[in-house]
Amino acid sequence: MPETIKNISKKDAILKAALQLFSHRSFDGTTIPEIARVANVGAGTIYRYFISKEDLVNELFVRVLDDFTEHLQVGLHGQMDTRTRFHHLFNNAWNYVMNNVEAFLFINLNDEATYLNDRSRKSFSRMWDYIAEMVEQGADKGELIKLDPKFVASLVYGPLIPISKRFNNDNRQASQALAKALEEATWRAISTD
Amino acid sequence: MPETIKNISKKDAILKAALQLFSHRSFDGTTIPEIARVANVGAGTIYRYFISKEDLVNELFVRVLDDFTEHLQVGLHGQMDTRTRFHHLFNNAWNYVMNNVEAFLFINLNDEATYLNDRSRKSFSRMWDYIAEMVEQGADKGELIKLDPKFVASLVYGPLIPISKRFNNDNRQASQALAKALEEATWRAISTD
Amino acid sequence: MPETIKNISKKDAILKAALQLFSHRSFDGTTIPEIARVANVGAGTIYRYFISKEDLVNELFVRVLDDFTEHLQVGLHGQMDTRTRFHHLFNNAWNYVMNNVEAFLFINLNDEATYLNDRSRKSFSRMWDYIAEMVEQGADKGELIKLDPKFVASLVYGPLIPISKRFNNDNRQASQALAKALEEATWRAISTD
Amino acid sequence: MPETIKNISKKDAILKAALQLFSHRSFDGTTIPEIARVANVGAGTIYRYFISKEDLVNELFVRVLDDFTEHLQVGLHGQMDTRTRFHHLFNNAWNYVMNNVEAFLFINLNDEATYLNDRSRKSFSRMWDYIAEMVEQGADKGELIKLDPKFVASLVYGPLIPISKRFNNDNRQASQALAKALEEATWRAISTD
DNA sequence: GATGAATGAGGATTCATTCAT
DNA sequence: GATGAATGAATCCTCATTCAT
Repeated sequence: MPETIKNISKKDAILKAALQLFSHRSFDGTTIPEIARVANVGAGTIYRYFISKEDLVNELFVRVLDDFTEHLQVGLHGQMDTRTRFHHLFNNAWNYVMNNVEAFLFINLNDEATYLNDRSRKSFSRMWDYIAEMVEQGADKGELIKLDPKFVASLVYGPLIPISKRFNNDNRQASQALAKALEEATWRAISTD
Repeated sequence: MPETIKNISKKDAILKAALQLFSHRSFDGTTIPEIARVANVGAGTIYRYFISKEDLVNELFVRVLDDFTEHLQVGLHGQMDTRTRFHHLFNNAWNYVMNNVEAFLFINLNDEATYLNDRSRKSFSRMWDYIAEMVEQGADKGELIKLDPKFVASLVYGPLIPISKRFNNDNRQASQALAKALEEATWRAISTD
Repeated sequence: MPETIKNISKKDAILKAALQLFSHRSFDGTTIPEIARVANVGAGTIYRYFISKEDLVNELFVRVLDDFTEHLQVGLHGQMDTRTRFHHLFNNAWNYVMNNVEAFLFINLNDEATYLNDRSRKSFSRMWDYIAEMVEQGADKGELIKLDPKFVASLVYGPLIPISKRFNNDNRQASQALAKALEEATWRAISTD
Repeated sequence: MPETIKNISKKDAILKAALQLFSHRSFDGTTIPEIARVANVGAGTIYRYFISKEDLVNELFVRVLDDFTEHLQVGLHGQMDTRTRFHHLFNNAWNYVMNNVEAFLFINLNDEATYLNDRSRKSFSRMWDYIAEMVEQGADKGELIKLDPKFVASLVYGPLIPISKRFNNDNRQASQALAKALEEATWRAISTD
């Protein structure tokens, strides 16, 4: 097998197709044959990699969340001052959302779903806790407002939801300008400046 | 028939049950018999009031959105200064969300759904446009930041999404304190003060 | 109630509507609400006159068959010679079919149906026996061919089936000419001339 | 898989079961699970071969009609004299009806049905036109009566309908005698001898 | 390993029948 | 008597899952 498009493993192709479909028609609105068709595999093949449809959505959820959480942390160190850390965190989130709109839609469509298992819920909490933790440390230093950290995190995370739904990052430059404006607005919202 | 809980018309009972179920299990994850059971009607009865399941979700969506949009406008007048108008708008939104968590979840779970018809989309746009319009007028007076108004609206609307998912308004007093804190944070985010 | 269109009893209106619908969409393809609508009565009203849908189709079948059988006998006497009796019988059948196409279609669509009860089957047999009997008497006199009388009756009755389906008696005169031609052809088929 | 009864393809088994059931209980009176049970397949399997129940009845109708029409033509050539051609045509029809009673019932139960599509109607017309054409050529030579050819065709085709319903070809010899008698009677009806 | 035909449980929807008004 | 809203059993059809190839 050459190292081209072909060597995307079938499992990855399935996960990719599932992400695309789940993010637009929801879990229950997407069928296994549809996923198989988009992934270019037989329907039965999906069951070679996943025990069930629920297993598939959970594995996908964990992958997406862990990937997102990892992205959030890129370039952050404990020694940075609060504003700088926020800058990195916010930009990491923004860039992830812009480059993985479907993944972000998928997260927000499913984060409360009944079919998520413990592992999925834990992955979601980890992401959320990570943001909250950063907020908390800033609050401890008196640089961020003192409220339930998850509440403050909502001020950072929340605006990205409608934005991910309604803004297409056609224009890279505009996107960077918007990113900067949003970062500043968010900082004003949560900082004690 | 006593004039109490009993004489809620069947149609309203169905819509209420549908809202409850759709907001927790999504449209495709909810079955008609389930809705019928929760609404305390026969499954066939649903089809006396709605042509199809899609028709039901659309009528529900329009009702919820129009209700929400109406709530947003309570007490606002053109003569108010921008800060006061924002205060009312924000509090109207907050109170609606706290008192109608399922409705708000339902909106955010379905606003991009493929089964929404034109009428539903229009109702959603109307709500969104209303917020954007208020933002625009504030920007014209130089009191709110000058960005795409829908982008700014995301700063107001967006945080309510994770909050509606993760905070239960058990404590009325706490809720009021949070509302005030969030209002101020949001104002800092979008104002040019 | 004036003696106009109004005093068609509801029962008759129901039977009329049922005949019209059953003859075009079959028993199982016709719904009670449809019959009610065509008959201009409430669906529940049908159950005031008929125990069930099966009861309705059976009562209709008996009425139609008995009416048809009666029509066949108009003007026939035992003293007539075979040719004359045949002439009357044939013309009675022809006229009935032309004036009651739906009734005749209804008969031929249902004569073997599993939902017919004994009374209905008996009414059908009576009609068929009547034709067969006439054939038998002609055969006894040596004027008609000697075969199983029901077989011979098929030569008389059978051609009317495709004719009822495919010829509309728009043209009364043409119809009379066809009637005469068909009568003669049928006579040649079954007579020993 | 042995090359016997087993390797009748599932599609054929479904068509066979459908023919059997449709000819006795009509299209609307037959359920998909019933067909599946008789065909010895799962209900869902039917939808692998047919888009819908209507699609099934139409494909069956076309197959039956085309098969019948083909049978009618066996052994006929243009050079034959009219009587000989009639002999073949009639016997082909008779044999088809006796050996495929259900198919013939099915035709006559459905030829005017609202659920038939254009292709089905065309197949039916083709059969009917074929008989009419033979009649017309005989009429042109002055050997058959001069009437609307479809009307004359009714004299040939029509008697087979009640016969197919009421005579079982238990007795092969009797059947042949009846065939001969019916052929002669029909010939007398339509010829100018 | 990969496939997709086959399955039947389950879903949306219809409709014969009932019954309160 | 007449109605039609209400019902839930039954229908068509879909789809997650299995398994023979």
